[in-house]
Amino acid sequence: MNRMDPVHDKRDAILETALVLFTERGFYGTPTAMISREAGVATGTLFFYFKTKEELIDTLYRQVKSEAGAALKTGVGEEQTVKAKICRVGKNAIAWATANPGRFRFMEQFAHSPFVSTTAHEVGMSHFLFLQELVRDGIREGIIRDYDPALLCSILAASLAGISPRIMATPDPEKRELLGQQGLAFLWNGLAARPETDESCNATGVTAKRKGADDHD
Amino acid sequence: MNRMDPVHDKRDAILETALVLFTERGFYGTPTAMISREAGVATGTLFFYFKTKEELIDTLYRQVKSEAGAALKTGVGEEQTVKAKICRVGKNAIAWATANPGRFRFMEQFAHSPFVSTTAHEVGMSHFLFLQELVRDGIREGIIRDYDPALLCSILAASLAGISPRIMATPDPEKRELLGQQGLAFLWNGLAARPETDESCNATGVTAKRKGADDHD
Amino acid sequence: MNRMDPVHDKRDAILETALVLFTERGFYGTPTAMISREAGVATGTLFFYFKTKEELIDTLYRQVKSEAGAALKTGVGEEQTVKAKICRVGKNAIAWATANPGRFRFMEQFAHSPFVSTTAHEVGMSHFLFLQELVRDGIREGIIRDYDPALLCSILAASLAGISPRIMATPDPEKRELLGQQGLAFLWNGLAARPETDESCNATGVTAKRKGADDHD
Amino acid sequence: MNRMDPVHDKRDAILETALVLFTERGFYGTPTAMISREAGVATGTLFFYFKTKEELIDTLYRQVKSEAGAALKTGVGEEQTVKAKICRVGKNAIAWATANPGRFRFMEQFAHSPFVSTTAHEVGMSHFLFLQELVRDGIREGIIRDYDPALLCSILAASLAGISPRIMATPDPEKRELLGQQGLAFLWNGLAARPETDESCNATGVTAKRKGADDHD
DNA sequence: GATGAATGAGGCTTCATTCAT
DNA sequence: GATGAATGAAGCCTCATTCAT
Repeated sequence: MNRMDPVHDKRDAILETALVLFTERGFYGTPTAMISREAGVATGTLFFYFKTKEELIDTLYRQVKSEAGAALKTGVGEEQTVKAKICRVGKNAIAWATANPGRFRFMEQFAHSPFVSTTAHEVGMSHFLFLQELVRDGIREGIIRDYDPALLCSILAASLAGISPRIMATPDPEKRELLGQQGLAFLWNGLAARPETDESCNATGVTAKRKGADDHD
Repeated sequence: MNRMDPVHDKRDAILETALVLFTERGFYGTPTAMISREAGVATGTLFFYFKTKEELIDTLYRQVKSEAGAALKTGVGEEQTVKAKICRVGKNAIAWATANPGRFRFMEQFAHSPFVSTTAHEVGMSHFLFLQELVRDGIREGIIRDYDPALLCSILAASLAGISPRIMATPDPEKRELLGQQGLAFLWNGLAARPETDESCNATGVTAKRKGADDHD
Repeated sequence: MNRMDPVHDKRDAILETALVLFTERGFYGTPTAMISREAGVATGTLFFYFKTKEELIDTLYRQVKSEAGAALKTGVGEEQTVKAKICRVGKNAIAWATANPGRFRFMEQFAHSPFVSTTAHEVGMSHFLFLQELVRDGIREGIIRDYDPALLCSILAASLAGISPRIMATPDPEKRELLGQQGLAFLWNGLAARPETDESCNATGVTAKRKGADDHD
Repeated sequence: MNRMDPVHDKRDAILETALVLFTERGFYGTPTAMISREAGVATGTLFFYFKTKEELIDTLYRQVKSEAGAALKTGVGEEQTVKAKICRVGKNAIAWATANPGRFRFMEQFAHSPFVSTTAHEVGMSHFLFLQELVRDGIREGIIRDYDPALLCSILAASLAGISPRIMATPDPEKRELLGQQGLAFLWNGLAARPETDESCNATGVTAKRKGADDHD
């Protein structure tokens, strides 16, 4: 469906299957024979499209990183202020991770993996450099604290990665929404030169709601 | 307790060697034969002390997690306020990670690994529950925002893990110190019900310095 | 005959490429895919012309053996004496091997190879039976020792195969010529009923020159 | 029996089995699994003693070459003249090849094989350099023609390799003896500065007998 | 306690061959 | 005739684990 080119049927099946299995079982925990079997192709076919198992995961990594990078940028250009832009990125990140839990976990798991080539890591990184630019802009405008931009980005990325699993573990959609708002509020207040006591980074401009009295755990 | 026995020098050699190799090369990337060779013992010896390779990494994981948990708690009891306590934990975390990069990377790498048993993961987690208590205390006192405590802890943990590598990548000790202060300031401002524009969480009570003119990445 | 058809240019390209690759890399060291790639045809094309890889090398072997046999016989009919005929064969052998090192090495390499069918080996052998007849004639005439003709032929063949690489390893044409004369002299003296101290088997009837003072290895 | 060291039971079994199989079926025609099975050991055992299949054949090649070299030299020191020494080598060569047909064929087959390392080839070669010295001595003494010594050695080696299979193909011991004498006579006459019409290179100094009238084929 | 030779299941990859286009 | 994607059997080698010494 999402792959129109009928010529790459099997190649895509391999990629999609590998993504799931690698995430679930790790790189070494996933025999190539298992990938081909699950993908419904012969063992040799995998090696026709990817010279080695490493090349397979590398291709996968680049693809997922590129998709994620694109997802984060969605609609950012339409926002007017740096704050709105950064909030947009944060929301995009949470939305993408929530909608693509497999891809998100894959990215997390292989972010520092030696199975992925250095080049792929660099290329993958490049899709996220715009965030650092955004932070620099904010600092220049005086609305973000004058801290080391790379450090701020690291924290942002790490935090978003910490927020998402927590949200995904929550079944109730309303609670999910709330957790997302709280997470983003945390981040913006960490960044902001003039943090706001009561307002946060959410689409409606509404304050992040407090945890209700019915809150448990 | 019974592991303190100095007679166990071979056992210790195996553990220490395994820690390094697992971190550098991964679980599957490290044959048991390589561990025993590097540790200077025979292949059979490893299996005398650890029934399986999994038991070895499990033991290692529990040990490191326990060490890390203890490190985080150091001196927390002596602090008077919740804020001071949390700041203390943050500083401890950064200090420990910086001083034990191998152990820190090991922990990160195997935090969600299937090679480590579920029990070990749970036991490991337990060493960090006190932090959630601390956060709850802060919320109760009204100095921390009334957000989901588990979420806040997740973000804290993830952020600290994001800060540390950034610091370790910096050779200059002064810059390191600065980055640590900025990182902690970020976190406290994310947490705080009444964030402070200009003050942060540092031992001397001194404001986190802005990036000076002499300070460009 | 029907192989002369110029339409078979792909078939010829495959044969020529295979000859080179088989010689350089051996039978198992040369994938059919490599042959077709180097020959500029598709993998399937090779199997259109040759049912199996074995059939390919078999065809090649027959072709080369037949060429070599024909080369050895060149001009033999024009010689008058048995000695002259045998010398002619020897010169032809060395000349052919020197001019077709690839084909020569191919023949040597696959002379006893199991990849080539028994039939092909027998057919190949048949091109060289005339030499044994020549030897028998010489024995009958009393100019060749009355030794087992098959043994003499084996030695002749083996020796020529030993001489040729030595010559090919020598760049200087004069030295080459000299080595050829020395080799043939050796052989003739081994065969001859009345060996000659100072004369050998060369076109001009000239004595095989001793290694002159200017001639050190 | 011939391997006293009981520690190397399995290693020797592997070597001996590999020698036979490699000769019969070629290098690529012999799976390592077949070698271990026939040798009565586990697949892993082969790789415990030999890191790769190449290392196995390399070891084998060095061993056989060294044995063959030693066999050729047997008793040479006791002979007085160069002629006697060279004849001794010739007889030794034929005797060894006849007594060790497996080893002889192995040597022949892998003499120029790319599976054997260059180093092994060089080391193997070194065991036969004494023959070239012998030839030089003969030339210096004037009893061997002043031809290129390396060429003469090449022919000698190639010829001996041509003689042996012929002898091995002959079941009758008397005929074998005769063929051996004829072959050596051929070689000596090829070498000799003053070839002898009627005498050859044999232990008793007796002339090489002519083929009897009962000779067939 | 300690050793290291021995095991064999299982992993990655190659490659001759087929067949739908 | 010609193509090249697809197949799957089979090969080399690794490595956790055992056990006799």
